[in-house]
Amino acid sequence: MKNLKLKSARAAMDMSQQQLADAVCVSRQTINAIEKGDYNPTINLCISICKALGKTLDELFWNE
Amino acid sequence: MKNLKLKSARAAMDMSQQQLADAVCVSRQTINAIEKGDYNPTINLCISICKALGKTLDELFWNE
DNA sequence: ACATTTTGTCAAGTATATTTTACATTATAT
DNA sequence: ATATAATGTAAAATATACTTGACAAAATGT
Repeated sequence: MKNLKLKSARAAMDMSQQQLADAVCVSRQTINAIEKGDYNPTINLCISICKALGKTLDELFWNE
Repeated sequence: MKNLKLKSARAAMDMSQQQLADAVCVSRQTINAIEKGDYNPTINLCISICKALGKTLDELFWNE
């Protein structure tokens, strides 16, 4: 399932997938795949993404 | 760094590493390594662990 | 309409999470 | 003191997260 919370948090920071990828030191394809929802990132990457976007794990990666 | 929040949440449920491993379908060594803190589990495994222990991601895997 | 940036996607390779087997140590109970 | 359960740790194999390079489609700006 798509991660729309991530997508909208990124939009709120006015960052492209590429900019977020650079900020957390992964490839753009990795960010794209996470937003698209077809895979399973590591917790350290999730934490880096949260910090780059000013959110917590529960806000971006916890459902219900 | 060790994950003591995980270790104590597991203790609070009176589960062994083996029992938690079975509950989330991984090996005991994987649980042990996560508690010991020397690696980087996937977010789906973290979420499974949280659900098995009645906690959220922020409660078990977010620092500060 | 054109140029440029952003996003979606694919295939092949590399890095690393996780498993399996195995053994030693520490705790708990009888 | 002895048995049993629980934990710590290690090496080799397997599964999968992530990269690199590349191309097309969609969005945005002029």
